[in-house]
Amino acid sequence: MPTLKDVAKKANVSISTVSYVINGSKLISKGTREKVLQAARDLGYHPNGNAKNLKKNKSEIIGLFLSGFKGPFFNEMLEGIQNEVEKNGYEMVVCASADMHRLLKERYVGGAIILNYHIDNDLLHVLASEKYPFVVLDREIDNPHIEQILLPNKQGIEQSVDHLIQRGHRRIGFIAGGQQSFDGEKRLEGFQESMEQRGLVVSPKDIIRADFTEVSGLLTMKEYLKQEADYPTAFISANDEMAMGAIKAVQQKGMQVPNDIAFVGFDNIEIAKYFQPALSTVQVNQKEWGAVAAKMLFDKINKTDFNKQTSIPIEFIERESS
Amino acid sequence: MPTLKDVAKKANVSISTVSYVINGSKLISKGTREKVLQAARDLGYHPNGNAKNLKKNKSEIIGLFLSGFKGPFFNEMLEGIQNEVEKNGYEMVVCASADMHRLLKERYVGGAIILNYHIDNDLLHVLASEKYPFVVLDREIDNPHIEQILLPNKQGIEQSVDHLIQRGHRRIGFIAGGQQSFDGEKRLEGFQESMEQRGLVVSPKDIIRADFTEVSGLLTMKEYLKQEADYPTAFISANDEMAMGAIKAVQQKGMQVPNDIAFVGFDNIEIAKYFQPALSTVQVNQKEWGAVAAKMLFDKINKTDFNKQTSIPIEFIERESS
DNA sequence: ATAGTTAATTCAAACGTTTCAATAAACTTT
DNA sequence: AAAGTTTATTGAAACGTTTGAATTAACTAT
Repeated sequence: MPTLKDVAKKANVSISTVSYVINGSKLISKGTREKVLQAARDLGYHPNGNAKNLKKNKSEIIGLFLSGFKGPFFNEMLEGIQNEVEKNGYEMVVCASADMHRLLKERYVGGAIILNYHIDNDLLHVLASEKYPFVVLDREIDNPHIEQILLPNKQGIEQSVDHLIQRGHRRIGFIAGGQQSFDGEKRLEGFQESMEQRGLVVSPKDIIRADFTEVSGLLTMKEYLKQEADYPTAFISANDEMAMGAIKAVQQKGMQVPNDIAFVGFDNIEIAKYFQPALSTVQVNQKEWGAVAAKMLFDKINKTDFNKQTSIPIEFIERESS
Repeated sequence: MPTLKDVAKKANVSISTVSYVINGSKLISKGTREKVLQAARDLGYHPNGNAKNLKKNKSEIIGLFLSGFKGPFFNEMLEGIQNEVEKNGYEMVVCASADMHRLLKERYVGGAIILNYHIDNDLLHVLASEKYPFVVLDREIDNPHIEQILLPNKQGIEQSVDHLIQRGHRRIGFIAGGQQSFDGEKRLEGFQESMEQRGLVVSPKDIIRADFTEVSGLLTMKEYLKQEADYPTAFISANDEMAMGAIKAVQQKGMQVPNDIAFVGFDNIEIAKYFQPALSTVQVNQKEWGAVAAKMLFDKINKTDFNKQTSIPIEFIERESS
């Protein structure tokens, strides 16, 4: 790989001159500029990003750290982030490793958006600094260099509860996901609080736990239907995948959705509307979610302070399953 | 951010000693090792990846460059790659920029898998080298440092054609995508060749062009149905999204799928089986696709030569739409 | 002609690592 | 106790950039 040095030799100028040309300084005369650019082109020169970053002590790449690549859930959020990133002349990389997090630790990126429960708060506290800010999407953390964006989980569940109550449901169950998910637990809390506020009791055995996957929803619900004699007339699920799995379990038992049991999901993933029956759910505006996260991150990076918005629009969507 | 120097000072040893400790050299005595590690921990030291890469002239990150993040299409492929990458102790980053490709040019990664039509062959030829190998998934390119993996597009289409013929169809149309897609064009060619080989004529006007999105499929088919008086009894689409769009157009016109017109897609995206009617399609084993790509890349990086497999399993899946 | 100014170019140090070569310290041999 | 060997530690250069300061060249104004 040709370096500045090679280009310099070929163009018969100093390394600094080449550097200035490459970076578009206008101190350089037109003649030299041309000469250098030509040499660079001839050699197929491209700057070495690692050297650049090392010297400048910054990286114009921002990292998005996810727990995994499963599911169509994040595609829209990615778009929201990508747009902002491009506006700022940065690049975005998406990374989903479970253990090493080398990219984060070794500071290849200039900042990060984190939606990855494998990365713990301690690590974030150690790494975050004025020059290395983060935005976290799935947790609460108290650090001056880390911004958090919380989803309106409770409002979403509240709307679902109200919808079901209005439909005449009084005994409502809840399908929770794994406890490591911050958002998931907020949804569960939101459910319990909403029910209580509306004077409805929720029996502990109507709260069942799966792990956010469709298959876990199916299996857990199957188990539940086996044990219990009487069921709630409706379930709210902490996400759409589990709701879909649970619905299949109910149908396999020969019961009707929504007639025998109604279901409401959360997230409004893409297949939700194609599912049979089409799934009622709470839509989170994911593109906006991503955009807000990115804007906040750039505020930290650039030490500006324009974007204080932290609420993400949600909307209850009524379909056939409830 | 603390550096080796800071740790060295704190532990009262030289920088080299710290470096050796951090990298687990066994030349260092137990006592010093402990002392150094303690100091590193106290300071919250993490190595600087840019400095490391610069010095070692290599990066243990591999990059996956996509044209965009749209669609659930790649999730499985990502998994296939990620698995291999982890086996090799590397990290993977996914990147989908349309213009700069800085990550690729500036060599943040130690190798790349490319499925991005925004990146042109010229750039790849300039960048690729013994130390910087690529695997391309969506094109043919002749370069000793670039490996290519071609999808069995033609076989897939052939199976679709045979299926439709067996079902009694004789006049079959084709919905092509944008011409920039290598795989898309191969599918079109495969269609034309298969039809010809089987002695069936395909009229140019039964080949319509959209751009791979669902909405383009819908609009183009709508237009087609307006102009023509008589239609093929079946269409093969270069991907599932366009097939779904086209089916909607047909249904909106009051016709039945598959009775009036049958459809076969390609890719077997996740929603294909939930669609109404469930979509017949050609499944590409994407996880394997990703795994093979990653294996080949590591072969190049490690200069081993074990994985010569380049064929990706496909399978025709018959559902309700045909 | 000389000093003063501006424009163009170069020098050299630094960023945080790695690693070869050199040194120092601690043991073995004789 | 001298020479040799092993073990542990350090010195210093290098990777490819950037950038403030220094230098040189080319003009302007006196």
